[in-house]
Amino acid sequence: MARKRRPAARPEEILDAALAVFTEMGFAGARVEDIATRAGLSKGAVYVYFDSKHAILTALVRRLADRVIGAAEALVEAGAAVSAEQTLRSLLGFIAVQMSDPKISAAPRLVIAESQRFPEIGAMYRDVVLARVRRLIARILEKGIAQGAFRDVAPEVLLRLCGGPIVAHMFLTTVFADPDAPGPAPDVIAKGIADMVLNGLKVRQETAT
Amino acid sequence: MARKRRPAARPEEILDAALAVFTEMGFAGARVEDIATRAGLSKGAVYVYFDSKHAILTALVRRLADRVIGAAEALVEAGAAVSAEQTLRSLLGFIAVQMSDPKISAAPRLVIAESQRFPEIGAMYRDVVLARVRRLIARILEKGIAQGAFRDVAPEVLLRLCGGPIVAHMFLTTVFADPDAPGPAPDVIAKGIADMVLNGLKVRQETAT
Amino acid sequence: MARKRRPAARPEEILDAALAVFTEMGFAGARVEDIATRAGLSKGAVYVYFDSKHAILTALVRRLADRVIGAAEALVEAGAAVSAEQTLRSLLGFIAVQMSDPKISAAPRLVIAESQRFPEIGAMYRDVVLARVRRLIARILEKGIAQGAFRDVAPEVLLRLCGGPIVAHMFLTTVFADPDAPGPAPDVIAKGIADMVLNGLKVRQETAT
Amino acid sequence: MARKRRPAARPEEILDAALAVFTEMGFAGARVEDIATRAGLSKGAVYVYFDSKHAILTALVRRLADRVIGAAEALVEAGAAVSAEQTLRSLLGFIAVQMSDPKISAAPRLVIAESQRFPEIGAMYRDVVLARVRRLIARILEKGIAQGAFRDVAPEVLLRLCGGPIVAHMFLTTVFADPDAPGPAPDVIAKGIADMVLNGLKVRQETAT
DNA sequence: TATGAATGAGACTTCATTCAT
DNA sequence: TATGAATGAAGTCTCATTCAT
Repeated sequence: MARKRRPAARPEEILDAALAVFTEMGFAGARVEDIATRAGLSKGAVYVYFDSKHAILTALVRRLADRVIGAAEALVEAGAAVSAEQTLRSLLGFIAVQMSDPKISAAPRLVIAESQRFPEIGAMYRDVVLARVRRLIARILEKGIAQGAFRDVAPEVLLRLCGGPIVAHMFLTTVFADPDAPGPAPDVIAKGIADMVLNGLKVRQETAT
Repeated sequence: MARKRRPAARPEEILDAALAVFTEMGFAGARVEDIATRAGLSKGAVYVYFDSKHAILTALVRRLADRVIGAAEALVEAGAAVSAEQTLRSLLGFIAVQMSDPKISAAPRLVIAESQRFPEIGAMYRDVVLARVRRLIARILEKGIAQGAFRDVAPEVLLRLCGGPIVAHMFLTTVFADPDAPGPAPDVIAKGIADMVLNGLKVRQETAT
Repeated sequence: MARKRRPAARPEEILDAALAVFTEMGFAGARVEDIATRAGLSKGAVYVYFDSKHAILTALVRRLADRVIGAAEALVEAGAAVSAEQTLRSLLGFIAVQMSDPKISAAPRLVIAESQRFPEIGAMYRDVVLARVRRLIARILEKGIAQGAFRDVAPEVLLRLCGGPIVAHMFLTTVFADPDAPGPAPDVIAKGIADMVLNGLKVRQETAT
Repeated sequence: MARKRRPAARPEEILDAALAVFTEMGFAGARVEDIATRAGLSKGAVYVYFDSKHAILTALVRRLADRVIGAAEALVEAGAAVSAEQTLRSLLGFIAVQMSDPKISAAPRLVIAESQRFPEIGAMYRDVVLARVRRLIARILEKGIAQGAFRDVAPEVLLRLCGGPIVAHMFLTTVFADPDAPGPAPDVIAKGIADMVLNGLKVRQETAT
């Protein structure tokens, strides 16, 4: 086997390979050798960069989540000027589209799958990812309430109401996807969710936009 | 070694034991011997009742889900007389409370965790469990629309909007539970979710109840 | 492979096999599979009886040492009636002959070889084996002094003076054996050692037997 | 990274590092990288100076033993004028003190530990070290007999009687050291051993000094 | 000479599963 | 039905050694 030399890129390559393998076989079903092969390395080389298979998972989840959350934060930041409703719609749409990409939704799925066995990974996700999402939701909510646009609901409820449908959609289109009946497109769903989150299910005569 | 149990009860006992063990260590981390021991049997005896470790998981999920869905169906059935809104509130509350029990929420968590490796279990859950939930949601929605109480939203959207927050809550209180910051009680959350699902986030002058 | 059934004898068989393999390849060089094969078992079966390769070593050393020390103690016990000199001669001869058997001397050699890496095994040998040898030497010495037959030397010195030459002989005939120049027979050496331990190297006119 | 060392000193530095690492972790437990790091080199550089990990061990043992034996030979040489007894006492004392230094006794311990797996190292030690010790003992014995001071014992017996107690003492204070019960000082033991080797254990009326 | 990334053989250990009893 | 000893296939991780730079 050729001995190449691209030290700087290696960890990223390994993580890319790991994402593919974990997505295909799950964490437990994935073999380090599979990851190594897909990264164009030998088994041992993987251990030069990561201490254990588990460390690969942790790094992978962290990287995947960080990208999406970082972008989401930027998006909310950028929405400072517009209405809270508009910001919420943007955020919901962005996350929904992101989470429809199996390469990205792999992160929470892996975390959920493995955190029974390795509780630290659940804790990491909670502290690194969810905490930031919580902050985002809380900020938008506060602003909306201050503007008189939103009802004064509990942030924890809004978190569940915004995040839940997206997560549910993600599961329904990955884990529980029916090959015969493909679900609706993510942006359609995102709009539907946003409309309902904002307006609710009940019929009424709208007195405000 | 008191061996006074009726053999007929064995499979149930094994499933009870499996639930406990899977919940504690995850599917991959659970050993058949652990299950056997907890069921008061020897390893080999388990194989008299189940073909494989995997068959245990499938049977367990089926049983857990069946119980909850069956009850939910009964509840909706019973709600034929009342308003669609009331039925939906009841359903949401029931599922939220059920899913707050780790022994029950173990089913979807296990399915999500394992279906990457064993897609059949995801398919089974979709066909056996989710299909019934879809039917329930669709029925309530149709009725609500017919009564002029609900807006005409897509059932797939409502499914995500109703199921998602509950699933999210479940994950937040199991997988991502922060021991230092216990979340809100399930019935509080259920009411909050129901209020928001029905009324939305936006402030408005109510013109109808 | 045939599945036999002799549970009771298995641990002993594994230990016998382990002795052979450890003697041939050293502890580090021995593979559990080698031991298993020689014991007529599969690799996995070994782990039914021992927790680890290391546990095999510990059990083996304990067993080997226990046999010899037990016999030595019986011998000293039996020598209660005879003179201390006679008892010491018997003991020296017995140990020398025993230690000339590579199957038996394997124990201290393995302990010495591995205790750098696994200090507990050195501690175990010290507490289980050497402590008993110390007691034996101390008892004989006390008796000899009481009888007026022995000089009043420190037990620790006598321990070294009696045990050392035997250990040295063992090493010279195992680890450092020269295939071209076989050393003297163990009983000849034992007698020589005993004579010298008792009489010393210096020429003198004997005034007592 | 001060790299001011003269390349010529490298092998010595590597051996010094190897001694420390082997002493701490044993040969099998030592990693070449550990040795390299302690020597202030990279793993690969070690292989510039030594063909293999094993070659390091061999060179190390050779060096350690050579130093001690060389000094011992000089000591015996210097004792040409004095009595055989005095020479023997000096030699015993010198070796006992040397062997009480774990850095020096590491050599025989490593040889004993590894020669099961690598018989050549045992052979090397026998031919390079033990042969010289044998010659030393034989020379002193011959002289003592010629002077009428020593009894006519077999050199092989004397070798064991002189070397054995010292080796035993070495093991008792290294491998089998009880942290709670430190043994006697080496010079005390050396004198005790010399006294006994020369005078024996039996009580007698001394008729000569 | 020196580096250190990469290799690749191999070892221990774990279990799901089988089967003689 | 039940046992539990036994199997055997895997899998993670380690490390001596090599080699391009």
